[in-house]
Amino acid sequence: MTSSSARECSIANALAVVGERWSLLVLREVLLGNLRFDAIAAATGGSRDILATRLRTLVEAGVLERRLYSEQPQRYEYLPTQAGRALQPVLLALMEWGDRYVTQGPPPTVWEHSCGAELHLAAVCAACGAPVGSGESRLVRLGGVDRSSRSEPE
Amino acid sequence: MTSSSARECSIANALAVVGERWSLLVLREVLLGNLRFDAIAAATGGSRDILATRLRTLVEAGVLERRLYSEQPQRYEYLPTQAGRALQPVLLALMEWGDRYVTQGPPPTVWEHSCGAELHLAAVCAACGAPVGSGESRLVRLGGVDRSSRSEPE
DNA sequence: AGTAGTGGGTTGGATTATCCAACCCAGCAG
DNA sequence: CTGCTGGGTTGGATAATCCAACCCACTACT
Repeated sequence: MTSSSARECSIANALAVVGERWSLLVLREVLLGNLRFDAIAAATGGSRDILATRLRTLVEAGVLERRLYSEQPQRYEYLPTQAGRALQPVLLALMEWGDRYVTQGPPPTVWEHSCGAELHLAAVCAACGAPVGSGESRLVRLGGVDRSSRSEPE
Repeated sequence: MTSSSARECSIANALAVVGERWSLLVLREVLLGNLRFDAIAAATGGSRDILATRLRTLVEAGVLERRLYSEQPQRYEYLPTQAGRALQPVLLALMEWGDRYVTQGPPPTVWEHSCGAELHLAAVCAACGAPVGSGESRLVRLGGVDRSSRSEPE
């Protein structure tokens, strides 16, 4: 996975934490308030053994927190940490894209501004504030090795 | 997968298309202008057989387009479609989260605009066109069940 | 002509991951 | 004392991934 020639990138790092199967669906449920194991298993449709593994790794990664909510009998629930809540834009971006390009029919969910119009996530330039097309951007590697995407690397 | 009790959701639908291993990294490269098979394989670090499979499914899903760029010898490259370009917010959201919560030290790579400034993710109002602060938005679920969720439980 | 290199993949075999149903255990409730 | 709930674990089958090696059509070097 961590091949020496592979691009070093926070997208890949993020996916290493939440990119496995079911992880983002688990996050979706937890952010919706479905905190208990059985509820998560039912709502995601994932098998219980994998979900148990995912929940464990997400807790270890600091994305979720496992909390005892009943002493007798012992019962646990999963809460989002700050890092977990910070994944909301990722889920929102996926939802918007799925609404538009995958889901048949009208978007089941709409994100709207307080003025009533629809909201969308967009990549904007920090300086111009303008929306950015795909050809107008590039990844720049900091810290010595500048690996521009347009030129051939080595 | 398509369990009858699982939540119907565009997040899950989106992940069914681009949620497999390497898919989003392939998209990252293509959006950066790395269009050729060998370049994608080198930059992502994925094995060539899986990347060939991913590229095929992404083309079938309408996210990429396979185009002949040389007749003799026959050479192909992969271009993002409109749906592919629309995934940029997903990648940017993942990168921002990875920068903040996974990657140690400063961001190894920065996505920058052609003007030199950094790109970042923003919620923009379709009517106003203005950036939107937290608290001014809400999710509306159409089609019967209105599951209104607070924008940020902080 | 022979050799090496490039681009875009396939193939085979080993290793992991995922799926699914069944099971376990503790604490209740009838 | 039987069954139900919550939160998992176990075993075995199936699918996905990894890795190195190979293939083919062409071009470039010697």
